[in-house]
Amino acid sequence: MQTTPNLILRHAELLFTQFGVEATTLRQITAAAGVNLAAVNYHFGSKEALIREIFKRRLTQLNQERLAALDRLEKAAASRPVKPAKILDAFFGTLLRIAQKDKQGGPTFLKLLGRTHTEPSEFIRVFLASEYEEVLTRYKEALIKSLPDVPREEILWRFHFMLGATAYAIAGTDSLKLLAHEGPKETQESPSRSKPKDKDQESDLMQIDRLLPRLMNFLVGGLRAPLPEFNTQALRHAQPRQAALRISRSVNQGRG
Amino acid sequence: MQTTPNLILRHAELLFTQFGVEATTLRQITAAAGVNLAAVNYHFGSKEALIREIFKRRLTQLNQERLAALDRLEKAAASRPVKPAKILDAFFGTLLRIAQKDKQGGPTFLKLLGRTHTEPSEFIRVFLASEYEEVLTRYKEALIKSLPDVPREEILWRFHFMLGATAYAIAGTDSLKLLAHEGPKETQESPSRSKPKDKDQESDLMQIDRLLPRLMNFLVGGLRAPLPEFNTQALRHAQPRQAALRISRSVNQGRG
DNA sequence: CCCGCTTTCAAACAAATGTTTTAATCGTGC
DNA sequence: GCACGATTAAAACATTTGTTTGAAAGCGGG
Repeated sequence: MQTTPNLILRHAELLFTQFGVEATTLRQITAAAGVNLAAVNYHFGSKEALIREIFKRRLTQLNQERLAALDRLEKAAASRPVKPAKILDAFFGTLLRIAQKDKQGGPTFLKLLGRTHTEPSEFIRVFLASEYEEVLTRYKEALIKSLPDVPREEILWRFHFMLGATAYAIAGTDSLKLLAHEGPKETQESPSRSKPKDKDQESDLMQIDRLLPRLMNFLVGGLRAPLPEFNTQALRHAQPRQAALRISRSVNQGRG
Repeated sequence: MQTTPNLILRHAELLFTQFGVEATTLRQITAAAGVNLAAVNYHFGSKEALIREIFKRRLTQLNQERLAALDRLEKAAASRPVKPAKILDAFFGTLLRIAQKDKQGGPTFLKLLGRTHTEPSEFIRVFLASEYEEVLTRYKEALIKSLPDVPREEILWRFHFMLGATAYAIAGTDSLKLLAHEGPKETQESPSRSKPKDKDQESDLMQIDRLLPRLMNFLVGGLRAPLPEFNTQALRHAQPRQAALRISRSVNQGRG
């Protein structure tokens, strides 16, 4: 039998994903879970604590697996730099694989997490920051070591871009519908052999095994892209001048 | 002298950026603008209409410039395919350059827009979808023509990834602080020659001229990345089999 | 001056939010 | 059987939200 707190957690996660954390009311949650309104405050103390609880459960597991994956990579490499693609897979791949594993709520939380990165609420941001601190530090260091001739600042930016691409891909459905009216369906060239669909609520994200390689190639491509020239010039010839501006224009408009 | 509706628009945009559209109250807005609470409903009709107005103003201008930029590219190319990098610059570069131009509220709206892409509110999403429809269709077509040997579906996904990376980069400060404790400051190797700071509220995004080339190289790198092999194989040898799974694993873990 | 229209203002409105309260109910160990 | 702690239940709580109201103020033209 389902205990009341668990019912709350499960349905809260679902509704948060659907309507956003802030916009979801306790009455929605308790109604969906079939429990009394006061149950949330009784079992968790407050809505804020409930939110924290939901994110904590998933995030600590996720980030610990991420740290473990990085540990394994670095151990295997034995003081040699780890290949960037492997680092990216340890970070982003772990995320998607975890979500894929527990069909029960996995993709749901994935979507929630992607959405939350831009959540405006104050306490959520500081909470996420503390929750992410260690793993981000470790991975930043790993990437910097892995790409010794790429300026540190550039790596941080690209890490940032990659987080964005992933969060977006994950937050998924909405903006994705916005992008492609035909939606991400089976490849048109091979309409045969469609997977047996779970009746789960996330049919889009169920194709994580397709998403991951796509995302991975994109991320690696972006990470290994040639440097913007103001960066390489500033470093290699040590003459910053107006290099930034000049190159910026050349990239922007082809020919100024 | 500033008219009341303009005061409202300006401060609403600012607060929306700071606290999110949903979380910002009319009382905050009217207090900041120094006008009466009822002024919003009097001049705009409702909060929803105010939101729509704010996005409409900026978005129609942005997307029209985007369409014009694409027109120019296609005219210049004269039925030859346009280079992908130029298309990306017409889409994403136009966005950043517009924001850079009017220092007054430009970066503010940029941040707001980036954040809004994941906004859960129903009517905002459908509004944005209609507002983006034409420009997205045009650019999708252009990209597909520009990359004839990349499967259509793959292009759509990568476009999606790029949107995410950009939105994230733009939404900026929060998650960026989360990523880099040292923040995106002047390059450590050349601490001299720091720009004179406007006292504007966006010191981070003021360095758009730095952000754009960075973002551009990343996006182009991602867009032109090698295809995930289940895609190339399925197309070139027409034997889909379990290619997806096999490759997926090989990318994920190096060796299964 | 004073009329008509637009705009501002303070106050109040109903609806909805998270939380608290108080009593009823359940489940166990004595 | 019963008393006691934990849980559930219904109701009310104080706030806050967007919106509406009705009167006051501003203002331009006859």
